Amino acid sequence: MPDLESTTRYDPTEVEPRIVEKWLQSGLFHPDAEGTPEQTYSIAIPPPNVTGVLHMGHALNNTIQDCLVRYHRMLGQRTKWIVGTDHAGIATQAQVERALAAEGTSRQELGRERFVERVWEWRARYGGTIIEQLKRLGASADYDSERFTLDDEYAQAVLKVFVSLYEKGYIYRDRYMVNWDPGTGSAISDLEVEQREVRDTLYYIDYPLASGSGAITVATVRPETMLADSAIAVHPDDDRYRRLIGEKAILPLVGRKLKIIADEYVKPEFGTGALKITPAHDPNDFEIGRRHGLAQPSVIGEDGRITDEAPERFRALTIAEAQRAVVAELKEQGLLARTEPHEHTVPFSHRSGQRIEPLISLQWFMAMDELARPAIEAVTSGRVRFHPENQAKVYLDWMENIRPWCISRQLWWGHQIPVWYRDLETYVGMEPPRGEGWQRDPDVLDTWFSSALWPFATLGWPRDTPDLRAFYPTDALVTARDIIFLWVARMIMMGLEFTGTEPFSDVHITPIIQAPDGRRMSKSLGTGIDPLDLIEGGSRPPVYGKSSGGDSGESPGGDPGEFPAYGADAVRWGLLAMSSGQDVSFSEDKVAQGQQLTNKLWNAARLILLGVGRDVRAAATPNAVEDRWILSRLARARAELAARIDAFDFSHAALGVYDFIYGELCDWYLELVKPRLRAGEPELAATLLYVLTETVALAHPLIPFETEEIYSHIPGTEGLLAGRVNDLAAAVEADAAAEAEVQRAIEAVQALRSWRNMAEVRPGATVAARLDAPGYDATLEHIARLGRLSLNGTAEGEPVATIPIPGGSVQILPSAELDLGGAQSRLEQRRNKLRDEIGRAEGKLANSGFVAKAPAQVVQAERDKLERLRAELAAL
RNA sequence: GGGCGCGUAGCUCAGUGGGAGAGCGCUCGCUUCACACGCGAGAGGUCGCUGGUUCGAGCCCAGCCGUGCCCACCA
Repeated sequence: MPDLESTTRYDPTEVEPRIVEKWLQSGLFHPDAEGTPEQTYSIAIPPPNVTGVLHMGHALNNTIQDCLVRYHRMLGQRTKWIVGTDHAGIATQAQVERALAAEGTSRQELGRERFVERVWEWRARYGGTIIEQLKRLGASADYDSERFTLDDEYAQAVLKVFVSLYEKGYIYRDRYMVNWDPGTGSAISDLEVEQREVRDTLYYIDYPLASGSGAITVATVRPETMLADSAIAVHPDDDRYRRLIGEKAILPLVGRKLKIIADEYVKPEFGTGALKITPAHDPNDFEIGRRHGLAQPSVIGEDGRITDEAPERFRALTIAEAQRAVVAELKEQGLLARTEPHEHTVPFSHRSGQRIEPLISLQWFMAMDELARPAIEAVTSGRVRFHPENQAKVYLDWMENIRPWCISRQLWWGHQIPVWYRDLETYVGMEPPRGEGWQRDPDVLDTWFSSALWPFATLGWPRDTPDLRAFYPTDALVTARDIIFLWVARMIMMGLEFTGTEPFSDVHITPIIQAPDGRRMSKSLGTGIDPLDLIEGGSRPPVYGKSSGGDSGESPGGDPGEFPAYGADAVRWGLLAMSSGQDVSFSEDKVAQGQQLTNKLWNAARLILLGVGRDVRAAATPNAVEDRWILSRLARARAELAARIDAFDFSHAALGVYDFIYGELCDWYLELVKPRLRAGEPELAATLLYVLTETVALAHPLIPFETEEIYSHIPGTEGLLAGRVNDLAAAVEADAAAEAEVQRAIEAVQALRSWRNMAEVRPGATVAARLDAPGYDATLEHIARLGRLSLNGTAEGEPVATIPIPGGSVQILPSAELDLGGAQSRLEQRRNKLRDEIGRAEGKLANSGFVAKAPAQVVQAERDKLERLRAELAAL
């Protein structure tokens, strides 16, 4: 426990680990399964990969969720944040395979059973990393019921869903064109493919006509696939080729005859206007082939080598070798008309980074149309709301054009498909079939298949559990937009299909945090920051030079190659503050601002706690106008924060809390009450404790650690702030009169300070003055003290300066302290500025259109302003 | 090709029709008994460009320029 007296700097590294332990031991994050989903509040975390380590996206996403969860918990709702990890088929398998390679072995050598055991061992040892990091961030999730998408119970849910959808006919097996990823040796879904710009060579190849009279020239970037050509297509209206439709051409190197067909797909202006058709190795050709009933010879196998369907001399070559061989032979035969460079987009695997090989393969698919229909309706009806709203359009566009989902993966780590084969028989079920000779399908399901069940499978579905009854459907889902299709859409579809309700009502799409130069944050680019390095201090990547602005060079204190230990609260506040818009650049300044806030709050707490006795108890007992003012401002801050959290507007929520603590509590209230605090006024002490308690309660969802720590120092508090239920019914209400009165005083003090600076009055000097304005009775002493005036009501004499304040002016009287001689140029500057503004206001009021059409209130405000400016100029 | 954003102070960003703001950086002043990683006061913006609507535009409309992301089967 830090000694308040001596700890003038808030030290998160001492406080935070201690508070984490308190929270975890309290059991506060593990709610009993009671109440109805309407009464409770629940969020299912987007399960991080079990291989994952916390990155900035996780940090932001989980800060937002924690903010929501803590806020609702303090409203008194039974709150559950479902937490766990995803088995992440490809990523995890790849990780363990790398480890095996380092040991000089491989998964093939181990065999499937032993390999899967090894992955479980790996998970037991390393799989908890990200969960521990979430705890360090302050995430108040239900760690006591951590879930894993490959747990036995979860697996039952997955199998049941598969079997059910199979029985409905939605899941089926088909030979179809898939995205084959040679890197992982598996098919992958459309969503795991990314298009990249590539510079290729476009080869123009002559295909001799069977009639012997000339040739038809086609253009292709994949000459090796010609070995699997089954037709040539031209546009039906293309006059150059119309006469050739129905004729045949000879496929070079192979000798097969190819029919020349007409298809609207062909773009006459591209290449030669003649397209070679390779149904087995190109998605478009596949469709054209189906339309025309063409054969689908396949010359590239799943091993990325040329198959036996190609002429013998090409067999077993790799794709690159085959391309070289084909091109060389074409050249030799004089059939390569020409080549040209060609830029186009090409599919690559998001998983392995390798170029996708489109080929026809026997895979499991899920038909999506029937599932999509109610999921579309869920959003158009408003039962599921996106924040920001325009993301709903992205979702709907995709859902309305949804295509079948390839769900089988040629991996070992995952949910093995519950299908068994025996000769021509197929058995689908949750349990293996009886009898001998059955072989189970070796493939596993796409990881996203199991993730799609996350909100209900984690609560025990398909069993009817108390957790499910209490917490499902969940309330909010917080995620980034890159997995709207992969995950969010599929959860809505599965939730509706299997539970009959939407799995959540609100989807908050977080911004994506970019590196300061606008690029993605990524380890390989060197643009990634480990949030733990910000929290606990750690290495600063070179692209994050110390402080973006200025050219001060020297960084006072600390290694420029290291981040200071900002603490989790500062990182959380900074991330929230920077999270407006759909893409944001990471701003270390915002984290630093968060650190300032924690330090400011810490010192405010010291002032209060060290200034009042240990026997005082918090109570709102206002004894002066400033007390009523701060209580009113607090009420407004609370209402604003609630509205902003309800609207998922976290950046304004964070900035609003900052403004309240900094701009109102510290800058004004604490300064105003200092004399009374020293005088030991008991009502003030109680009010200060009340304000401090309510302030830490207000800020707790954003900066939970420090507020929890301060709360423990407040006399009379019991238990944890995280578990405190805010008694909103007993809260003090806004007091507009007090707010107006103190606001005038603030503006008067600011005007006085500004004048003193401008007139170069010695800072410590107290200046004789006379107040000439009504409405300052309750704040006169404050104005005198903070403006350093000697306000003698009966003082006579000609003023040497008149300072306008709301409602009137302060007249400065001559005294030995004053020498206005040196300030003439600054005064003249001010006069010029006033003349400019007066000119502008006069112009506006001289405009008859303005006076006639603008609302009377606006016109009057302009007149008042003009009067004020004239008065100030006259007084200077 | 379609869609969604963004362009406001040196930097990062607020600001959806009536006096251009915050944090950092910069300047000046202050060892004021919570905080010098502090306090007070300032300087600094033709609000990307061009038109339009309006008494009035950073804000609404159209076009353009720049920039980021998502979706899409042009060999």
